[in-house]
Amino acid sequence: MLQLQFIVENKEKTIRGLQKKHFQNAEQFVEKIIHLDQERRQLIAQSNDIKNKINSLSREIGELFKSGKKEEAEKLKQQSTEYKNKEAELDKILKDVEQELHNVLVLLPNLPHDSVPEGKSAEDNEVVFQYGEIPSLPDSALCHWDLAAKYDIIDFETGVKLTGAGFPVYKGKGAKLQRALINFFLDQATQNGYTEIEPPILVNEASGFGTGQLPDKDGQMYFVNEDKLYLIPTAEVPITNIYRDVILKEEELPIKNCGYTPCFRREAGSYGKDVRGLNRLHQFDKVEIVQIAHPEKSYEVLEEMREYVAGLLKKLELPFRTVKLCGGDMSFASALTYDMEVYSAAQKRWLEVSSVSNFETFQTNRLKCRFKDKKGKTQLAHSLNGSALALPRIVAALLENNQTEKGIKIPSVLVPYTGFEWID
RNA sequence: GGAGAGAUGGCAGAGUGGUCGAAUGCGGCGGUCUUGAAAACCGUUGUGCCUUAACAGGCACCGGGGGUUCGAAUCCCUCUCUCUCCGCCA
Repeated sequence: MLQLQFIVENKEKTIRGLQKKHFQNAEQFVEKIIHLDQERRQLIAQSNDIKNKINSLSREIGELFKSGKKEEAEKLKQQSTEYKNKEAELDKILKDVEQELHNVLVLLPNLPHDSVPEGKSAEDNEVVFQYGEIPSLPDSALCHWDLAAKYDIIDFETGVKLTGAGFPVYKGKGAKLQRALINFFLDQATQNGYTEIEPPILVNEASGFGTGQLPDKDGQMYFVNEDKLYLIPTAEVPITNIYRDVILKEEELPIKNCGYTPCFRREAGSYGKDVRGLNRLHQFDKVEIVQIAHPEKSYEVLEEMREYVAGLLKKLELPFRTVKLCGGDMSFASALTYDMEVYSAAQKRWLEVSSVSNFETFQTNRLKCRFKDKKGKTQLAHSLNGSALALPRIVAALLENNQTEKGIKIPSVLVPYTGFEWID
């Protein structure tokens, strides 16, 4: 959530930022917020004034009772009641105004960083880095869903039977490959200074709100009605919410956490060829890295995280590119996002395998995650996260790019984890 | 699922209608002492909002919401959460 004070003090900047993100009617929204805020301040001033009067009257009445002057006290009581009625009226209006203000504020996406390119959709993203040879496979090369069937390692049909589409069953070497990747990613992260967290995979509403999934993505998360809990769409939610309502010490920053969890996404409304095989699932495994950083350091941290994720892909010997997302393609909460895309040789397309973002104060404002600076002032920290990595598309790319006549070659860094070199 | 207890400042823990934003202890910060540290002693120490250029002033917050009252941390209602015991159980 954007900070009200920032919007009021930086009206033009806010409007421009929202427009860059292709947020509709940015100007009207901002005008409305500024107007509501003015109204709010006025009401607060009036209400406080009356409360002040009531408070001093109460004190006087107390004194009068003590000294036995009951009649005078009764008089003041009446006066107090009048003030109270007036205050109740004001407070009702104030409550409505604040509610309205909150409702609007919550709809606004984060503002993009100055370096974010203009643009509407994925086509306008800026490729900032590319690595590796794009393999040329023979015409007989198979897509991963066919390879999965050929080697009997992923069973999509049984997943449909057990649960539904988008819930694959991994078998044999397929299952072991999942475990290997998870362990490899966690080991890499912890070797790079991240603390491993195993969080709950169901969270309450406050957590969903804290990282920005609610109310924006309500309907995209699975919800357990009986207990009012949400299945997490990413480990970012519980791991970042650890710092909800927390005031950190400046020297504790940056905080580096990582965690593996299954992720659950309803993906309501997305169908078609993009969802074939492992490309888009309702349940998948992911290792996430999360950092809480000092505002002055957060962009250095973002670069460090980007480098880290790139390093993982290099170790897995996958060709990839890094794109800086344009304003229109960025997520709701992000100020700057890099996507890492692995080239799938059989599908002949780039698959997003990681997304690394700086949220600046957008999440921490909701979370009330702050730190005390050297002057003893509390200020909002910055939060960042990235996938490191999401498994399904990595598996898809590994299967497709590494297919040979002999079988599928496992990258050497993974062999100690899988215990086998070939899927055959 | 049944029964009970509880929710107060960073933590522990007092406070059952008026000057309580809240005793006390611990912790934190500053100082005295010390070559330095520890101990001891002294002082200080919550958050948010509104007005203000600033000094300063005001308001709110004792789990959330509502009520009683001139006045609520304290009384009433309600919700949520936590703990204990029993039951069930990986």
